[in-house]
Amino acid sequence: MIELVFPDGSKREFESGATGRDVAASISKSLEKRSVLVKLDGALLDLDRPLPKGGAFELLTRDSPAALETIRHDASHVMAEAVQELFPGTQVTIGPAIEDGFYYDFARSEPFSLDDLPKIEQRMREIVDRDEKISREVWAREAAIEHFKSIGEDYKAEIVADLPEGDEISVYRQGAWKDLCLGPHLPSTKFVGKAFKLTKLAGAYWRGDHRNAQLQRIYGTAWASDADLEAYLLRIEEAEKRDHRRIGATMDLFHIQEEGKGMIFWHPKGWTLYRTLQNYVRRRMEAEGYVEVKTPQVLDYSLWEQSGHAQKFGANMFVCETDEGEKLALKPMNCPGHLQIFNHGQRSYRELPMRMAEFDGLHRYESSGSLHGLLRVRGLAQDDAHIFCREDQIEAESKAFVELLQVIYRDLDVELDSVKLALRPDLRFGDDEIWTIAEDTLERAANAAGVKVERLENEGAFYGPKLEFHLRDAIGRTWQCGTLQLDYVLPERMDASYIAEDGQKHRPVMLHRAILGSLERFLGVLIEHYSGAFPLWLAPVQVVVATITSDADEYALKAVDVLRKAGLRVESDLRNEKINYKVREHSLAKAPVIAVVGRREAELGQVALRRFGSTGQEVVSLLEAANMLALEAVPPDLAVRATGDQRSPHGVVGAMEAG
RNA sequence: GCCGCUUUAGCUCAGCUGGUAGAGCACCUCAUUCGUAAUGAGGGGGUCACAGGUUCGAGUCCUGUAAGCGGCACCA
Repeated sequence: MIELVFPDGSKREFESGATGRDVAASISKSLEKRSVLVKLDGALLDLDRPLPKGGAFELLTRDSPAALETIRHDASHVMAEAVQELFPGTQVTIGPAIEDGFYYDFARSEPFSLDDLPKIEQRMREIVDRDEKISREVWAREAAIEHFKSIGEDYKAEIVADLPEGDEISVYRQGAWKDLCLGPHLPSTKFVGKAFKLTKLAGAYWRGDHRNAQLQRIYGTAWASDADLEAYLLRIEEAEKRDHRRIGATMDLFHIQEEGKGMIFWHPKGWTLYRTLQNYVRRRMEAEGYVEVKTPQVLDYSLWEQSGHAQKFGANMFVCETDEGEKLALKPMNCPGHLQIFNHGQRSYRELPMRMAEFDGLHRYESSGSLHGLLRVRGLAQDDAHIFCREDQIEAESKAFVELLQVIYRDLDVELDSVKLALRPDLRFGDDEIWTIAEDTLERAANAAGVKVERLENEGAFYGPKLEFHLRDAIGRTWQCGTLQLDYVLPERMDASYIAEDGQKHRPVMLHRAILGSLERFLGVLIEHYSGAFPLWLAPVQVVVATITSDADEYALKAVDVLRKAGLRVESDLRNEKINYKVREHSLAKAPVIAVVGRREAELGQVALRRFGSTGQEVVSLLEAANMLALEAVPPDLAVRATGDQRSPHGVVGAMEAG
């Protein structure tokens, strides 16, 4: 007998060997009909699988949020069956559920074309209509390998062969079709429903390794209802409208052209945005005791060999040779440069921790296929800094960093998607004992700052583990922005030292850290996050002074002048157009404030302010507007001082500096 | 780098089975001076990504190259 505990807390005993369906049937016929899965002690099981033990028990219907992942997984199987019916000879490999949908990787010599997708969808709908029963079988390992080999499914045979000894080999039969799969699955194909759509074709390597064969991946999305599917498609469409590349073009922020792929041409407005953000972070860092430096763009290749970057990333560096036979490289990062400054002269323990920052441009030869708007580029700048410190300072410095990062992300209104702790990679310097200490220290510091981390095996840098801070773009892709990397190796390789209390030379530890990461990437995410409607302090153009008739031209120019002198970024629109036209145009351009002036305002020395997103007007005197808007436009790090009591004289000056 | 797709005016896109290029917006000119989301008329603008090929004839068909897009791999 097994004892099941139901969600309402009641308990009942069942014969061992009872299935979820038996339990459902014992409660009511309709519940049996509606149930699709079982949740036992948190794990999902097939409805028709004998319950292996007692425990917390729940029957899931198709509408249950927990069933959605299984609907998607089953959709991938239905797709695989459809593909094998339509394209005999295609091998199946793996096909999991993913966020918002599913994919399946196929091996086939002939490529799929986009025209195939509707045909596959059609066949999928037929398979759903056939209502094929899905059942689980457990096979012997050798028999499974033999079977899959005999039907030409070499990839499946390989998967079986690689399953750990002792694992059950489960095969799911779905009508006449079958697939090796861990499960669970729905009782039959009709439960998959028809709220799915195949969305894209892609290449993907077998087992994620580029040395392996390339498979063809078909992606799809699947939902419990048509309404959910439509809502999802609409969400994607909306998200595409805020794509930073599109907004970058319409707001005239930047462009990229053929001759400089992966390189950004920042236009005046985009560069204003860039500088505003950069100045903000710079101030935040200065307030935390960072000092800023500037190191050379081009350095001798031998320095990169000494640092170890040449060995690991040489293929990704821009290298040139001079007529005199020197081999030089464009810097892909600042750390070796910073070590040169640290090493210049003798350092004392009294100088530690030394927090050395730099915003200079970096160049990395990223593979052509990885380039992506502002989010992955070849020419970039980081809010980069290296903290040289003693081992006993690592934790406090790391914690302070994570706290600073949280302050900055809060000011910028971005939300962290996840924080990952990337652990030792195969290719690495340094011994394992140090790696263990380093990994644990980072995790402790992050936890101390109130951040939960997700451990990622094998993803660390070659010189140390790292904390990665991931942000999410408009359509749900995540991008690493902030990073904190602990490094015992580079100080060793570059022979950095300081004199400690004991009068002896000691090796400092180095923390590589960035909060925005690449300014380019961060701006890409930020543009999408705000959909171009930046808060006043960040907006490239903060106020547009628009005239109603040419009578007000002279006054409008005076208003522009007054607002600019208050530190605001102002443009004028004196064109011979109707005010409706101007309001529409600047609203579409997401100008935070439109200051309308007509004959009335000119006579009374006023402006009529219209805020983005509102249709109301606020008529105030020009001076009042200048003071009020200047105060509102103060960057968040200066706002406390500007509105606060003491040390406030820098408030408004700060706002001007940010312009 | 790999797989698939795309590339026509500044932008968004139309152009059927090959017959010598079109719209809207933007831009320029003129008229209009109009109080909070598009005033009207006129005008200029294209080596149809680039290089080959097939053809009497190529934006259209074929091949190659480049860039872009979607993934994969990579990401100090």
